[in-house]
Amino acid sequence: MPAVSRPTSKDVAQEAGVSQSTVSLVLGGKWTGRVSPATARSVRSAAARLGYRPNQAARNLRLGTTRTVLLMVPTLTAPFFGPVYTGAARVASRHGFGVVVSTWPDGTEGPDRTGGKGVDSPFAVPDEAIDGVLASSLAVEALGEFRQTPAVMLDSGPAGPSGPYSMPRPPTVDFGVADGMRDIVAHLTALGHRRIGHVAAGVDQWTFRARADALAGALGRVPGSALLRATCAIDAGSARDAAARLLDRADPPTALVCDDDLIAAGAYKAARARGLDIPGDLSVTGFDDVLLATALEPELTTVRLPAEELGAQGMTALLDLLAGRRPPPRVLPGELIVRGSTTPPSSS
Amino acid sequence: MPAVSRPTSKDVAQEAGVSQSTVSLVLGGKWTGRVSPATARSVRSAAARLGYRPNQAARNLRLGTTRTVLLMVPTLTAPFFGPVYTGAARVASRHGFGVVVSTWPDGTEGPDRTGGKGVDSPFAVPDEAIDGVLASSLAVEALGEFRQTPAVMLDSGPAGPSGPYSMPRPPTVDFGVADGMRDIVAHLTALGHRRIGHVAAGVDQWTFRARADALAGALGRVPGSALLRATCAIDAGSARDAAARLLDRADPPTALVCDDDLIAAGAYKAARARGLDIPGDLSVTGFDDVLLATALEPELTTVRLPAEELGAQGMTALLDLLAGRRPPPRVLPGELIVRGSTTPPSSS
DNA sequence: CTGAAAGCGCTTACAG
DNA sequence: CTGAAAGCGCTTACAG
Repeated sequence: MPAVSRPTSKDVAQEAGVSQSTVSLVLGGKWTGRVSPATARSVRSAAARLGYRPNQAARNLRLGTTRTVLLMVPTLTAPFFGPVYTGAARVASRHGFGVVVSTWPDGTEGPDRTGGKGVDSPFAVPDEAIDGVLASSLAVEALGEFRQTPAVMLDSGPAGPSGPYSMPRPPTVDFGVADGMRDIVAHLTALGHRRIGHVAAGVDQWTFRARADALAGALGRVPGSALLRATCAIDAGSARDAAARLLDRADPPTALVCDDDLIAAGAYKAARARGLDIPGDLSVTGFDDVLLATALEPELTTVRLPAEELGAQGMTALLDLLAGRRPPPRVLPGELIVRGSTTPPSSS
Repeated sequence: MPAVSRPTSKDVAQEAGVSQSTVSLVLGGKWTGRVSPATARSVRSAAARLGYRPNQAARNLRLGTTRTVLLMVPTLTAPFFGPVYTGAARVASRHGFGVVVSTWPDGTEGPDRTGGKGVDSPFAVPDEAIDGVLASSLAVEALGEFRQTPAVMLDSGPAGPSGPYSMPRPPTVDFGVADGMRDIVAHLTALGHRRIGHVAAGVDQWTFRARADALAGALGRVPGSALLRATCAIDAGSARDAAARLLDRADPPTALVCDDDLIAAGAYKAARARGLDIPGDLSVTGFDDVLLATALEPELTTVRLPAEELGAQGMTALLDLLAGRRPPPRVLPGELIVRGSTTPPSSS
């Protein structure tokens, strides 16, 4: 007997000695000027007494909403998106919303009701109706069939021109990746590094373009500095090979700036294969600060990006949007975490 | 205009020239013997033509269900639960179900609509109604207020006695962890290892008890073998300290069997701090095969547990249960993945 | 074999 | 300031 039977608004009405409409008005917060304060109070206490919770299915049916939001991400395998989902789901659940997730481009991995990372698991876009969408680390074009649905763009860069659609540009929530990269450059150059290798993610996302630009820009302002670049996929093996290309040069860098923590793990492999000590012979930095960063030896100097906060703020913005408000763009700052993978170069 | 307006069963009825009841019967699969095959066919084609999808809110209201399942896990921070969630959510979504997750014990971390791992994020058990629960890596007692709700136990061991509740013991889906551990022992002893250290997770979960028992049992059958044990929390720092205790003994082990991959990362740290080469001076094994296993250097020999499959099979079992069937217990085998962290001992 | 009708629990005009 | 009524889109007895 899963609760003898949940109380309904009719039960509350009876308990309070009013009509169902009054209960709905009061509990829906639309009573001011329409219901007397005394009546409102008694409705509230009756509801509390009975432990009343509105039936969402009935609300949804009546209102034509689904209380379901779609989170679109480029991949389920990166450890970064789990927290984003968690943050989004947390604030969603507080407002009676559910979150389903899908990957884009479609079919590559496919969507689900998830925060999954872990393993690829293809399935199609949710056929259920969606009230809004949160797109993370994707371009506006990814909205596709949802281009008319209220949406918030996460980690996809500040708003560009309104684009080919007639809708206003969606609100944005981003990380301050440029500042984070500048912090890394400041840290490394303060240590004395001048020849810096960039093990760059060969992925067409705003965040990686911003990281590359910020790195080049910041280093360009350091006299006598040099920037070498190798590109890789976001996996340890590909990153190892890219790092190796840099390390095998006649004039190898003394520090490797990696586009994320997993890439840094690949750089560690390349260094070790060459008998190079980190940080003695080579400094390495990551980006994101996922679990891996402290599992590595030495622990990784990296920039912490508040991924869960991104999801939470994004959902808050989307809820605002659904409520008819126009949330302002937000930027969440990253934080440089200095650990054991960076020291002054041995011979500068 | 998010779809000028979705077609309803009434639209399908009109298109097919029948009543709404007939549409419902046919599409609900309850028509045999009640509707002529020809009519059924025309209803189906009308539905397809219109792209009809039933409104879940209406179904739920009518049926009194929520199509929501609760996934309970002990923690959101372990990388293991993301895939479990993903697998569960994937099969759930194919059946129009959503998944919300909560942690148990309650309050420690708290629940959400998630697959999140990442970061702790406390919130209370979902106040929405739940049709069924999936409890992973937890004891039956964790069901608490949901003890009357249809449930499936994941990774919590084979069914014990029916317990204090009047309900029959829930169906189970487990990993073959004992076999996995036996594979590790067979692998290490075949390499020549006899003194083996167990860096054990000091966590009261069936899976860790089973791992410890299987290790002790398998090693007990190897003449001349010795088993040393140190216990730790599941984080790299605590694991490093526990491994250090084993390595600093007068008679240190030649191989460290770690209860999971993150613990193995801690063992790597302890080894490195002592100038011990892995696998030259010390072999190390993990368990789970999460992303970290291949990010480590050398890559980790471990047992792959199909976490996503656990979630998927668990959800399948729960759906069976909700449909009135009684799913049999299932056991998903693990697979030993030999990588670079294990070799014969240098001096046996 | 098929249809008309009730009702799940809400919200919101519409009357008073 | 308050209530009676309609209706969201389904499913399922109940009649025929």
